[in-house]
Amino acid sequence: MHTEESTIIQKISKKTTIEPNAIAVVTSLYRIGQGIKNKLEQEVLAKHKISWTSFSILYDLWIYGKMETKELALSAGVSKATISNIMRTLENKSLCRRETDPRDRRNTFVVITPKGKEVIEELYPEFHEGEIAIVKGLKTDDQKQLAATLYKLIKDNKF
Amino acid sequence: MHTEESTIIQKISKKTTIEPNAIAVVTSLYRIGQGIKNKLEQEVLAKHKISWTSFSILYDLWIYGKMETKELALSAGVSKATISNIMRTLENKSLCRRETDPRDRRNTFVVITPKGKEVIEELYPEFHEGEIAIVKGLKTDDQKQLAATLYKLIKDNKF
DNA sequence: TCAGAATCATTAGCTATGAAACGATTCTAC
DNA sequence: GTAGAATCGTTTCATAGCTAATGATTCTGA
Repeated sequence: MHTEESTIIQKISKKTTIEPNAIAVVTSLYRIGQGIKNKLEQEVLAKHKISWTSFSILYDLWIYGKMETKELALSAGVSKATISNIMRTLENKSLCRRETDPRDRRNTFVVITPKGKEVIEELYPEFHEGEIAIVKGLKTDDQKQLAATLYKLIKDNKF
Repeated sequence: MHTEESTIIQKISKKTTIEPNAIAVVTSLYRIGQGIKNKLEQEVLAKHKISWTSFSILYDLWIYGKMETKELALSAGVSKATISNIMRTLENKSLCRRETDPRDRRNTFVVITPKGKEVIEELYPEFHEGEIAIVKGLKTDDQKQLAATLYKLIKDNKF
């Protein structure tokens, strides 16, 4: 979508201001985001039978060791309900373990297991190779500038 | 995820080359893509009870008037099955209409209806305001440079 | 000519996700 | 001390999307 700016400008410009840069940027960003997810899911995660969100959660646990479920939801950008479902799956695979907070039994901590560490340490290098491949066509300076601009977008929009 | 590069470098750098720029760019791109979808769905499309993909398809039909279902699938980045389901919904709402190709009855064309045009012409300006809001924190030159870099990413990766 | 391959759209079954409801637990104000 | 508000995680229900199977149609090669 959004490939024919001149046409669309004809269609509505009488009533509305059109900013082609906004169209190009927003459309491209969404397309690339989906492309990244699809590519890495198919090329890296699929053969290990682990979903994008599960990988993201296992990664967080690998880095931080122990997290509350609500922190995991925030970090992975999914709802508490999704975390609850994913935790059941990961726990069935013995990749992590839930523990009730003794001080406040409403809270639940999640801990990565040794088996969970094995899996993520096998998986991550391959995932990172995929990340590198995606940006390898850009010069280092362009990568840095892009990172800075994206960071500003995230901050401005609270993404 | 991917917020603690130093930690992760410690964890696997003995075996693997880490490129922080690749991590920052890929992670940010995915996060922004999801953020854009969520924001525009909630702030613009939700009150009109139309999904992101349905909007995208209606937009394409608005621009091109008449398209084959397989073209719609490619343009919207979803499967033919999804198009089939969405077409049923849009047809029930009388926003578009399916027609069998008389030359090859395996093919189906989709045409936007007058009511479909009304809906998209009411909806699009508001959607575009959302697009503008997302990038408004960036200077015009930065927007242009970003668009160019994203375009290269799309081309390199065939996204 | 015509049998099988190819190419469509559609359907069925599945997974992932979110919103809302729910029960358990803790906090707060009096 | 205690009733009500707030905050958890979980469950339930609904929706979006995909893969694989299906049926209809057209093409192809002998």
